[in-house]
Amino acid sequence: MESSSFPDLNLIPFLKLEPKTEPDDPAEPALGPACPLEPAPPPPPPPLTQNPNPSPDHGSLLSPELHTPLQALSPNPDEEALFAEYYRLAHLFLSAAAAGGRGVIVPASGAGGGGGRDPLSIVPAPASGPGAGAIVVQQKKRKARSSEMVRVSSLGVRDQIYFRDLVRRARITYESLRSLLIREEEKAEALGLLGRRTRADLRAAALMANRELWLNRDKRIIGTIPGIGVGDAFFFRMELCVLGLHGQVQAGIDYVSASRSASGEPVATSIIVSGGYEDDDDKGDVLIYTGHGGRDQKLNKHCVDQRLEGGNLALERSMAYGIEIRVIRGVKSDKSPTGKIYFYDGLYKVVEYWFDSGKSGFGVYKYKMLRIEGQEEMGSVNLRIAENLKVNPLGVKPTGYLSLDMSLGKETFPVMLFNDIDNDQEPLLFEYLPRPIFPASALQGKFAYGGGGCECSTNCSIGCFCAERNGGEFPYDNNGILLRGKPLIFECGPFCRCPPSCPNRVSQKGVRNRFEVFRSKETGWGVRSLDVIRAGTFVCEFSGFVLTKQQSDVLAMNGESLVYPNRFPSRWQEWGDISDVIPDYVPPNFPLLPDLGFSIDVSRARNVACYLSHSCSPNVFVQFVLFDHYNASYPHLMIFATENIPPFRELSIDYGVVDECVGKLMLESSH
DNA sequence: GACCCTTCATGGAG
DNA sequence: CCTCCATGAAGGGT
Repeated sequence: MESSSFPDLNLIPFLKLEPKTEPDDPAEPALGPACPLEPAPPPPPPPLTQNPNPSPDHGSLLSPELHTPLQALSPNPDEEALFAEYYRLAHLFLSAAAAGGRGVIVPASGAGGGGGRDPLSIVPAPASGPGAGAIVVQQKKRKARSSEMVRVSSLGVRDQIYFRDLVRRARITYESLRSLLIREEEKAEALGLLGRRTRADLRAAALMANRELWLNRDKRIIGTIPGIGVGDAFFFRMELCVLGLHGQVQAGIDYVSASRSASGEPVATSIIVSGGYEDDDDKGDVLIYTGHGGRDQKLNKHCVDQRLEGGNLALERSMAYGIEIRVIRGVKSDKSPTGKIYFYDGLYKVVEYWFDSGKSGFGVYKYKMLRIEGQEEMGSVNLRIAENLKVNPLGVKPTGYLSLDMSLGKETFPVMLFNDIDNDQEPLLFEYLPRPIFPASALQGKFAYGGGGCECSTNCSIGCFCAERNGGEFPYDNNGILLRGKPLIFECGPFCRCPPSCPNRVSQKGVRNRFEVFRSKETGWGVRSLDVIRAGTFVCEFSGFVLTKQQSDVLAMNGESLVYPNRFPSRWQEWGDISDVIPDYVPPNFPLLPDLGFSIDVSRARNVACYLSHSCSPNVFVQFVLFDHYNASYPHLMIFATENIPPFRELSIDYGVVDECVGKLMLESSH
């Protein structure tokens, strides 16, 4: 290729940013505003990366707009009120219908045209037709994506945490909305009011779009998206759009179009490899990617030659300019509601392209892409390794395993112990205790709190004793995913009549994933999973000998290793929070938690949870749960995922340690 | 800006 | 399990 005839990369108005120099300011908290350990007013943006060429047009890439899409909105109060009203009405209609009414929610457009302004509306209608009963989101017109191309150079630790939290918040909002919409439809369906299910993944995105909550639309980012790391896992294509990782709903190649690019040529930004094209040849680091087009709409067969246009041309141009491209792989998995998990696998460059005859006999463009070296391992690769490891651990890693099940069969799934960096075998010295042991005094007479359990002969349903005990709604969805964090959750217990299959029995069933306690240079002992853990799923319980406050005080003086439940920040508040979209979506009345004075002694017996590392930007959190006894002063410390956690990624929790960003809970600090 | 067109989704039915 | 198919929405192209 005569790449020398192409304009230099600098002609493309990418904004090159210098890495921020970490200000070692001891007066500032180590994490500054990026680490909100306690509820605080919205943090000011962290110090920005230096922009060498400030200009009124570009400004800093990390301008306030980019930093604060969640806060910097100017919410329209009318619209907020409208939306709140919408939800109030939706519930009214559903409950009216439950009481024998005929109220149905239909799209505004189907109810007489007009009213294009309103994002939503509800009208009573006969319960018939395919659209009946669905909660429909009418989308507002919005500005097109920006065509200003920028590249983000390496961010400081603080900025990384800031953007990570920003992305996590958007993802929680998205997933919580999706889940809420599904539940609302299930209610309508149970009442026989729903004609057909709609696409909750699309509607959740639409709700966020109406509130300008999609990220990274004001710049077209080439390369790494702040807050999204190599290996991150996603379950819906639409979520990739919401985050700005890949802006095409279905198309595999995302690019800045020629007409909008400063150089007049298209530039590719990201591709998705999903196994849909028969001529792809995916070897991981080396990828032969097929261009788009030339296929019959119905069958996925090629029927005409592809042409060098659109995304195909963009890939060719990106090769000519040497521009890196984000690669996302769609991997088949039965762990995903869509049957696919999308992994962000990092940056690649196109090194070669050619026109070839495809397997169907028609011409296709092929692009040889090489993965840029020095990046984290790919999520899709880790998934494969982990699958093999589960089947044949010693075949995959002949050395390093100290135990294939350090729980000795006490957990529902084996917990492996791995160390390939030093001779430390410490976890083997402790008795493995899968469940906490409560002091008898704490449980005296507390088993049948609130009149015992429910009387349900089958799985519990709305309105039953246990639902009421949880404030009128069940804490989990049908897949056992926690809907929203609460101060305290009541699962069904031994005093309930409902069967073990009741969806209100989740964390009591114990570990559902294959975990590995492993040794690392950075965090000492840590925990990782061989399974993909979906956000909101139960991870494990924090076990040990539970001590009363009096016992804790005594043992603390002896220097024992105690974990204090009340020191965990209330991270449960973040999970299920949709206040960015529905400001006054009030949670049902929760039971309030009394002050927790107890502690857990892990100096003699412990479980996998004890090896979780600390982080101020954690991927798991503590949720208090009661089920086997109902003494609210001694809840179980159940741990749930707040992000999708890919295989081999270290699990981390916020212990409430303020003096250290990423460090280990100082359990053995006395040594 | 209004269409039209394409697109490695998705969920359900068969 | 697979294949079909209706529905769907973003964004490029005209």
